[in-house]
Amino acid sequence: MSKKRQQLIDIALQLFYERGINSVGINEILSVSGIAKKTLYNHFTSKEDLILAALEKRNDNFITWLDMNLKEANTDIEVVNNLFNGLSAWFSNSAVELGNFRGCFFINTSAEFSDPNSKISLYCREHKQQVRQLISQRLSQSSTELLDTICVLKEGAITMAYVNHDLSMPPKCIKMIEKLL
Amino acid sequence: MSKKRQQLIDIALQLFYERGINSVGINEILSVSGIAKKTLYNHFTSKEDLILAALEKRNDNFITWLDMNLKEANTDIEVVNNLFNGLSAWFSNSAVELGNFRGCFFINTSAEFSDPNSKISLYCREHKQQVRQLISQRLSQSSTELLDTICVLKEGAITMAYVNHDLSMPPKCIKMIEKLL
DNA sequence: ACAAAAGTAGACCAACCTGTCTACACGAAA
DNA sequence: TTTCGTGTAGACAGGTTGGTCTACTTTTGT
Repeated sequence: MSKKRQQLIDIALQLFYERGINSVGINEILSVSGIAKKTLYNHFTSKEDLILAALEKRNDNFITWLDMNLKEANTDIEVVNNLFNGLSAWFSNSAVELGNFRGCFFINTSAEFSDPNSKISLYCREHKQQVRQLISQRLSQSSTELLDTICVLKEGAITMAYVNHDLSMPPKCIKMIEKLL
Repeated sequence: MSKKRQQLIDIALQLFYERGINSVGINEILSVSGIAKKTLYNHFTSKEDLILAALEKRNDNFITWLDMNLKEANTDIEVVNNLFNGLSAWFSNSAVELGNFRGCFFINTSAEFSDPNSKISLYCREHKQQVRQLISQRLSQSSTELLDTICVLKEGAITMAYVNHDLSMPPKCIKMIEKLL
């Protein structure tokens, strides 16, 4: 893929995640990257097209990071531990690959785009599905129950970390799941 | 309070919640309400001022609705049941007071405003605190553990309902808490 | 060496944004 | 009756938005 295209996606993703998609204009992405407007519209048909590319990039980063965290786990309880300890690291900006924590990019983006059938909203939903599937693959049980529990606690922990500024949930979630097992 | 002011807040809240704050301009609020621009700026110093008033109104509506749901509960398990059954009703648009479900207005608004120390972000955090306190008051135990569990599951259920379109979490959350008690 | 592809800067467009201001209408209280 | 508060309509300012386009330069493959 073109180097300029990559640069545009990287910078767009960073700015979009830091400040929210609707708060970042095309012109800012251009001036920060030092790339010409014509070049951008050579690679992307519209801002929406660039947003989708940024979402895909973030999805790649996140799935890669999560996989790296989970692949060493041999038991279900280790999967849970690694997942929620990973979240703790992310919340406290110790997960370099994910950048400075400002909530979940896909939750935030869903909040900005109200049409639930837009490509953007659909992609956010698909990301959550991919994460769920990855966790599912790492669990020995194929029980939906455990998977649901992990996922709902994960979303809750992310939301509380961002909105409430309460970073303490991940270890508490681990204890809850331990009790439930 | 002035009738025009009330109308402005009501219509602003409805549009903001339906489509996101940054996607709704002052002029649209004016044309929908049929109120003059001068009148708006007579009551509010800026758009931010109107946003804060809309957040307060939503907080009132939500706290009132939640209190109505919880006040009949006599045991902790009833509190949990009423809370999550209430969420189910909200998700499926059966809670008239809360309007058509488009996620949590405060989570969505936090996602749009990136400065965590802005009045808007701070108000969103305070709303979550108020909800937590209300639930806490209705519980017989003063255990932080149960309260944390309820809150994190609540946030997870709301997020999954909006982003994943998975409305099935509330009853599952009830079962989880029952097991943990 | 040369042609095609991909880059550059930036003017320009129409639409939109928040916010100000003027000029005027109306009803109620003094 | 007059004055005051509250409302109206809408022009206007100054800035931003996403997107198009022209004219020119650089890079790259054959």
